[in-house]
Order: sequence, then structure tokens, then C-alpha cells
Amino acid sequence: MREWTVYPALELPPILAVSLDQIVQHGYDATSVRKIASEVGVTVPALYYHFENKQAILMALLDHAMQIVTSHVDAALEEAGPDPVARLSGAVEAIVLYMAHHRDLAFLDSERRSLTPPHLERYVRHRDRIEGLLRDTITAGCRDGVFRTTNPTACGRAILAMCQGVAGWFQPSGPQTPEEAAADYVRIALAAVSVVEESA
Amino acid sequence: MREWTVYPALELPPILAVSLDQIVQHGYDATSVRKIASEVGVTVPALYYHFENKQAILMALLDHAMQIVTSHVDAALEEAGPDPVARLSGAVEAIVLYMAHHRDLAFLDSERRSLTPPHLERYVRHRDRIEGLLRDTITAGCRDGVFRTTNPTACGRAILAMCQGVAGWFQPSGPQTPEEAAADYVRIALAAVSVVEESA
DNA sequence: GTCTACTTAGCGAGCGCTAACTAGAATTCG
DNA sequence: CGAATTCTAGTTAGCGCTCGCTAAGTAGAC
Repeated sequence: MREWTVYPALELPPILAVSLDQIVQHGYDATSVRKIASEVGVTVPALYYHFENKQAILMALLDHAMQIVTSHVDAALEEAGPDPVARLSGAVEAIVLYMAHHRDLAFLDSERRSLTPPHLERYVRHRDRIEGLLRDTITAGCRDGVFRTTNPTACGRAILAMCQGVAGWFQPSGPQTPEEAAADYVRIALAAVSVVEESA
Repeated sequence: MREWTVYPALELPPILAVSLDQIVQHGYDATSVRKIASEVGVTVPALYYHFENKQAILMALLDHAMQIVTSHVDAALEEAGPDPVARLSGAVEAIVLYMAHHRDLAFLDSERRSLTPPHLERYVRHRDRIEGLLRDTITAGCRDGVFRTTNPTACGRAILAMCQGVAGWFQPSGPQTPEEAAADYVRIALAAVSVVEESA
């Protein structure tokens, strides 16, 4: 139960671990294959033995990121069952925990512009799928009368954007744990769709 | 009154207009000074007559962006007066209108990583100031009992992040006008701070 | 004797940036 | 008032460097 709240530390092969580090620090374009190779402790052609080109490294990292976030969100939704409040809460919790635990991977989202069209399309589909899950959940909640919003699309996008923002400010050494931040954002997301709260 | 809702088209000198266009399309690092010069119709050293170096071009654009958004938010807050609901509504409205009208300038935010530390610091101060305005407004609203949230800082950050997200999806040719999107986001922001709504 | 995981050496292209020069407009001064 | 000077907004030519990437070779494991 709730094993989707667990985000173990990444276990990446050295080339990808170093690349992630460098790209997060300096950006994809400003990260040279020479720098990656020297940080790994090999020569440049060794990289090209494992990856077709520089972009394939970025894509491998993005694939890894997408796999982690979608698997956790899917598990959270499955465990939530049909109740829209539980579904939205679970999805937001899973997403915020991801953003707080894997800030580096989450940051890569801003490097999607460096992808060539076919790769970009694949990546965008994953993002759109998550946005769709949120929107569908909100729409279902409105149908059930438990949510009240006139614009589920805008709401879903707003919630996803605010969750992505977590990766930009969260600090493991800061005042909040990932779980506390997730709880805050679940509250905000439910308020954003005007869930009717019980009085205490 | 409400002149802060008006966002006229940009009037940038040719070098900056072209640079903005290229940076938005390909990113700062992938935009060469040669490409900018040839699109403007001059030679490379002509750029260096007007700007100290490539980064100064980016900084000029970011300065312009910050000036626009802060002036509009400040004007919105001044017109709103002391009422926290009016203040939060005005600030969110001004920010979302900015994001919808100047998506290209808003996009530059993601290029701040390319700035050297002194420039970066100046830019971050501006962003922090806006985040602070939101947080202070929310805190004041909680004190007045009109907002109910346990974490004004998280709320302010969440609201700012969701507003910034607008630049990523808004389309002038889409189903919503900037004003409609702003109205949606004002509603979501007020809900996020749990403003007590009157029954109809 | 083949496959894996590299190595050395280097190609061609593009990068940010600059020294030195110039046509034409604006300004200063005898 | 007209000649001399300065200023503006560029130009041509090119330096030194780094970029992504590759052909060809090799040590050790299977």
C-alpha cells in the first residue's frame, strides 16, 4: 500500500549520472561531450560506444524521468479507485513527491526544446497524458458534483504547473519534508477545484 | 483606471527583436551572434557596437521583461487598495495577462541559467520581489480572516508557478482570450487561499 | 577467433569576439 | 560662414578556441 509514495535514490549508469549533473548545472547546450567524458573518467569515443549521439543521452534521461513519474502517478490513481477527491489527491501527491525527490530530473523538462521533432513529440505525449489524467479526474468530479469549476482544462493545467514549480524551490535542507509540501499542494489543488469541505 | 490591463505590442530595436525571436525558438546557447546579425541584416561587429557582448543582449531583454511585469503588477496593487481579495485578484490578473500577451518575454525566464552570477542575482531579486508581494498579500488576508491557509509561502509560490505556466500553453488563436484566462486564474488563486465565497 | 569496451589521433565547422578602417552626419571653432 | 574635427554606426578580415563526431586500432574476456 502506498508504495508509490516511495522515491528511492536514482541508480543511473555513470555516463547518465554525470550527464544529468552537468546538464542541470549548465544546461544541455552548454554541456560538452568532452566535459561529460572527462568527468566520467573516459575518453569521448567511449560515450559514442554507449550512445548514438549527444541527444540520445538527453533522451535516455528524459525517458527515465517519464517512466518514474508516470509509473508513480498511475499507481496512485489505481490505488485511489473511482473517488475523484482521492484520485486528484493521489495524483497531486505523487507528482509533488516526484518533484521534491528528483528535482534534477524534473529540471530536464526545460531542456525538451533541444530535442529534434520526433523525440520531442514522444516526450510531449507523456506530458500531455499526465495533464489529461488530471483534467479527466477534474471533469469526473464535476460530473459527480463533488468539484465545482467551469474550466477543468485550465484547472488541470494550473495544478500541473504549480506542481512542476516545486522542483524550482524545494530544498531537502529546507523547513519542509517532501511529504509536507505534497500535503500543502493537495490542499491547494482541492481548493482550486472548489471541493466542498466539511466543517470541523 | 485599469490601464494596467493593457499590454501594447512590444517596440524593441531591431537587434533585440530578432534576438528575442531567435532565443525563444532555439534557446540562448544555440543562438549565435552571427545568426542574429544576419537576420538583422548587419555584420557581427555591429552588434558589438550596441551591446558589450552576447549576454548583454539577453540581459537587456530580461530587463525589459522585468520592467513590464513589475510596473503592471505594482499598478494593479496600487489600484486595488488595502483589500486582500482585490489585491490578490489584481496581481494575478496582471501577471496572467502579461504571460498571455508576452509569451516570448515570459519564456526568457528559463534562460536565466545562462546569466553570470551578478546579472543572475539582479534578475532573481525581481522575481523574489513579486513572490514576496503575493506572499505578503496572502499573509495580510489571513490576518484579516478573509483568507484561510496555513502556508502563505507555499501558496504564493504555487500561484506564481501556475501563472507562469500560462506562457507555456496560451495561444492567441485558441479558445480563450487573455482576459478569460486571467479570470479563470483569479478564481483558482482565490480558491487556493480558501477565500470564503458568498452563496448566490 | 570473435565480441566488448574502450583508446589515440584528428577532421571540419562553428563559436564569441576584436583590431583596424570608413562613409556620412553632427559639431566646433577661427 | 566654411573648413576642420569629432562622433555615429557601421564595415572587412580574421584570431584562437571549442564543438560534435569518427576512422582505425587494441587489450582483455568469452
